[in-house]
Amino acid sequence: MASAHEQFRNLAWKCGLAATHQRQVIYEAVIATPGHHSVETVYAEVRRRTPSISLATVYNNLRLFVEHGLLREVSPHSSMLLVEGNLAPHHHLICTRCKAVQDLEVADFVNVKKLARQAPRGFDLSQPLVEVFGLCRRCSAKS
Amino acid sequence: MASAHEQFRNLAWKCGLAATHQRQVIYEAVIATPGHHSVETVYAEVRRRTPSISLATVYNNLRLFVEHGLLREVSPHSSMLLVEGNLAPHHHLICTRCKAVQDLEVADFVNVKKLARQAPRGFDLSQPLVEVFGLCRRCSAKS
DNA sequence: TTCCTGAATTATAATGATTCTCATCTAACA
DNA sequence: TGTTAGATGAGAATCATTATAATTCAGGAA
Ligand SMILES: [Mn+2]
Ligand SMILES: [Mn+2]
Ligand SMILES: [Zn+2]
Ligand SMILES: [Zn+2]
Repeated sequence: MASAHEQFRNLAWKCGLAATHQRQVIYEAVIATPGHHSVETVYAEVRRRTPSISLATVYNNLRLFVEHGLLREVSPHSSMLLVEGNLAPHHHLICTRCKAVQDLEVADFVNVKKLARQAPRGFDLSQPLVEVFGLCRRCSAKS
Repeated sequence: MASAHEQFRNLAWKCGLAATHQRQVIYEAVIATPGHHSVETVYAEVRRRTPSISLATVYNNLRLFVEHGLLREVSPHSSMLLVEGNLAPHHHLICTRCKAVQDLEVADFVNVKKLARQAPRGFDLSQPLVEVFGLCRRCSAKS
């Protein structure tokens, strides 16, 4: 099997990205540990190996890796506060590119019983609200 | 039926909130139009009736209304970038209070066929990713 | 109605995550 | 090895949101 170093060089080559030392270290910092990583934790980890790295480089490359499908962004929402007056339980459809939000009035695509069974013990799902991510018509037409 | 003014005074009284003119106008700006409202649009609308209102008051009261259940926050997730290396399709369980994210490996609580039928035409759901909101064990124990 | 008091509002400063700028550096290729 | 487009680092800038603190007001008592 190839070394982690070689694996990353391969991936970078496939994406047309220069395989810099910084990218190598950032990528490995995320891949090394399962779970969800904040920029803060990645930056802290990466600085142990490359103390001179810039925070901007971490941001730039995490975004780049997400764009190229090497990493996944956990919650690809708009980061700004949105509010609504419709209190009737309903779900949302969110475009991962333009962050547009549409209502999904009908909810029968969710099997609440199965969901409750799969959730960890103690997690309160008495009013489970669901968001589904995809690409809106306009964005999927572009790509 | 009571006037919109009286309706709001009733709701505010039930929550123990002072029924100020600003709160009245903010609440009505959201309620008047169906759909999802950003702070920017609420602020613009509200200033037409009350030009002296402060942006901080809009933020404060939108948060307050959400806390008291008069309004709903559309995507109650952490606003900071989170990234993961696990590219295998899987879903997430998010705590609306502390914003913790957990994986939901099994996905059979989603009926993809029904979902596709209910989504608007042209919406790309070829890899639908789902987030379910609830209260994690720790947070639901507190409340 | 008038007065009182704690809460609400306002203007503005502060915060904090993220992005931008640009001078310097380097990976990739010939 | 030399060239160069693209990457990096340091710090400034941005922008949404929150904190501060002085002023005003809602709501209850007299
Ligand atoms: Mn909605
Ligand atoms: Mn995950
Ligand atoms: Zn879109
Ligand atoms: Zn929680």
